[in-house]
Amino acid sequence: MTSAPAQRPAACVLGTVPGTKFEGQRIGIVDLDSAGQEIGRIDLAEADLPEFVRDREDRAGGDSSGPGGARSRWVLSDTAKWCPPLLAAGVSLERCHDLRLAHAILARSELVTAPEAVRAASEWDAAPADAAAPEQAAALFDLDAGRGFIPQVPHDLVAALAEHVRQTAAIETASDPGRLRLLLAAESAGGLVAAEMRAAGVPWDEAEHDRILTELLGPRPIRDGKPQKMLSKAEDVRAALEDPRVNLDSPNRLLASLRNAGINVASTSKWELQTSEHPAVAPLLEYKKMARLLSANGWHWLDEWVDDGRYRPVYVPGGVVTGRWAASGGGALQIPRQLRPALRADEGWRLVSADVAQLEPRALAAMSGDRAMAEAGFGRDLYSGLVDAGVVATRQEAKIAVLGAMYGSTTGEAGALVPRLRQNFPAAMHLVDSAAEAGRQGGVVSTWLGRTSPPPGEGWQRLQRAANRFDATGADEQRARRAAGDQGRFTRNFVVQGTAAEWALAWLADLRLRLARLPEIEETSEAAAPNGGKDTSPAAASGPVFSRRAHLVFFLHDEVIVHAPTEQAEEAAEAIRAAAASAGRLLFGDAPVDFPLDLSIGERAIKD
DNA sequence: CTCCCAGGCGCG
DNA sequence: AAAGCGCGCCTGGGAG
Repeated sequence: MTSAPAQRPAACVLGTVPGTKFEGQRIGIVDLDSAGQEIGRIDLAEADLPEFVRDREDRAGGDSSGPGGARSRWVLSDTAKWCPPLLAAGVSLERCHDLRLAHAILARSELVTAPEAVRAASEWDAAPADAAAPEQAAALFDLDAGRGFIPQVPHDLVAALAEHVRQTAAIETASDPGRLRLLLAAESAGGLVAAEMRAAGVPWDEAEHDRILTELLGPRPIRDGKPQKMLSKAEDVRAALEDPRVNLDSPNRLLASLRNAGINVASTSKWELQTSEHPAVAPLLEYKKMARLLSANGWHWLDEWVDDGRYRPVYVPGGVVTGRWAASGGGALQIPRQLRPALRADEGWRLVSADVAQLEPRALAAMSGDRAMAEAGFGRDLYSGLVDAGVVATRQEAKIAVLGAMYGSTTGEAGALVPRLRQNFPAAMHLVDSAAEAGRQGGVVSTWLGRTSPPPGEGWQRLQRAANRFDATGADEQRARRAAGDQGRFTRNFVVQGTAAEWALAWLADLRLRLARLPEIEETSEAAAPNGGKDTSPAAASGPVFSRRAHLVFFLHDEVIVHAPTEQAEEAAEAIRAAAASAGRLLFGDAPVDFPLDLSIGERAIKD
């Protein structure tokens, strides 16, 4: 069946091949050399794939960074499809090229000078971010056996080979193939990380979660009623409003009741309520907070998303046009700070948490080559650096000014402060101002590594045309100007958010490999003998690949959490730091920008 | 009944 | 009804 290739293949393309009725699904693997020429072809039963992959990855062995030591890059349709069964069988891929994720980038990138062939292969367009019409979305996705979406791209070998040829050609003729290769490698590694984090799960202390809910809301109600503390808080609000029957969960009715009580607000939103001194406001805000906690992360959520001491959200790499990840179940991107104490390491393990301070402005300083801005943030809090440099008076002002610059604020305090940044950091501000101007004109912009923004839609174009007609009304012009401004703020932010996302992906990718090189720990004593060798330790819930080694469990834009055996926690922390330094060099070379981390090791993942 | 939208709020 | 970007999720309530 399998024969060792004469030379180590540079790439192995993986895909399904037709088998006979009785064989079940078969898998084909085509080995390619570095020139893309076929040097071997193998065909095996689906059930034999994990062993085959393990054998290949093991045989390459050792340090893969040295010459001749590189493991092959697996080329596959979609990490979300191929990885889960491999991980369940105890096998992970070191490197891959995810054709679906790569397609989404290449079909749009400004760096690609000959995009026609890739763009024409529309069967590869089913990325979540590109699901054009909502009515088609249901048909574009399969709800897999577990949870989460497997986009409907072709998974067969013939289609994978053809798409790989198209992508390779597009990359080779790109204006800067190196950057694009870096981006695609990072994006694909992100696909692997997402699949692996889902397999491992976040260690979650269900008892602590329940304790937090009970403390804040009262004991869990039988059936679907509201907990007692919430009911009594609601009574306080109704009493203060002198409206004993009002339904606080209905914004319309609540608004009417508030106005009857003489509270002059236009909506029931928090920021507006805060302006009122009325005695109903304080308990109402508390009630809203309780209601939010109950509906978003209450007992129902716990039942649905946490199992066996593991929280397994569905990540969607590349799900945001800027390159950030999205989530499609479980709310991985919105775990409230209130519940942070529920993230808890297994017995004998630690959580190593790290986040980057002010990632986006640092990415901006690096990509624009703004030495003054880089200097302001070097080795310290960037906002305090702005105060020290005399750009603004307080840290709070610095934050408002910097966010305002990246988001395109023109009014209020931010609007007043941004001109000072323009004066002090001309290179950085020129970069974002140019991006905004391109967007206002209807153009596209690209991140540092070449991810390109989507052009404005047909509706936007129509508004602009309407405003340019001879009979355009003032309202037409106002609408068009507003839409142009919106698009400008989008492209302004795109280059910064997208480049920050690239740094974060490079960080993740490098960290993942460093952690995978750590040795497996010895079996813990309880897990060793009694059960005939079967692993019964809590860490077994992380699955065969991760139960004995530090591994990533959480990622959120500029933050990672690693679950590590206690004796490996320091090494894991060092890996996180080394990966951050490495990501900075990989993207920005010797630019004088650093990406300092706030890092902590503990039983729980507590952020202040 | 289902579908869709807006309001509101959690995260970066 | 935030000013000022990017998301996902839950709820109520109207449309079909």
